[in-house]
Amino acid sequence: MRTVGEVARLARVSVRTLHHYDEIGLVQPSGRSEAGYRLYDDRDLERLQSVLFYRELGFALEEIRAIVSDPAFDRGRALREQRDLLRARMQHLGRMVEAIEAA
Amino acid sequence: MRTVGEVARLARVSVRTLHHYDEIGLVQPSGRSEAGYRLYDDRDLERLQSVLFYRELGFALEEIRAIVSDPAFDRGRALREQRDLLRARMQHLGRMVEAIEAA
DNA sequence: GCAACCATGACGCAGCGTCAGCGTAA
DNA sequence: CTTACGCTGACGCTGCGTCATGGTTG
Repeated sequence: MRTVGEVARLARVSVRTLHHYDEIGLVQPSGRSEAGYRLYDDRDLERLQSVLFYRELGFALEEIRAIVSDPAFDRGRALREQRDLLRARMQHLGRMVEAIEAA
Repeated sequence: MRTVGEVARLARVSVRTLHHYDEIGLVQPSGRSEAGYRLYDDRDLERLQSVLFYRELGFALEEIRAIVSDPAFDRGRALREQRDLLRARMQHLGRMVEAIEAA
């Protein structure tokens, strides 16, 4: 069982981020010390890793929640949709760059 | 002198957007009717157009304020920097897409 | 008198950063 | 005792969307 500070260092995220994920129920520590300190076990850490993985891919936290919470979730489809979304954003940025070049 | 609704239609933005630009001092109507209605003249409209132009290029409103307010502002430099920033974002998105492909 | 338009708040959204004020651990 | 760390609020940021409540115009 690790405290927030330890988990934060291990996962390279801020303590505030862990607080936030706890608040929105995305990654909640499975335990608390008698003083109320958040205590994360190995499974909590694994869940956090999954969350961070999808976060790197640009998913919104709300979507990540669905992905990592529902075992029957179609991750392949989500990944393809996310890829398309990112490509659309890239094209948008590309058009903006062109507009700047024109200006 | 035009009212917000007219200006909104002409510039294809929402009335709320005009309210917002007024609030933050980005585009303020040069006049008000006796009832307190915002009244925009031609110069206000031109300023709005400039603002919308830079907004399309992805500039933040705060930067746009600097660009359109200071006549001695180095627009060329700002444009180049903005282009580089957008390109960096594109590359970031590109890496995310690659990460998804890998997953 | 009614429809259409205007005004000023003020909350909501995404994802935390950043205090503030105060208890806990070693 | 001190220092480092933990906790719970709660505001700030970006750019408006979206009511809510109430006056104004034609």
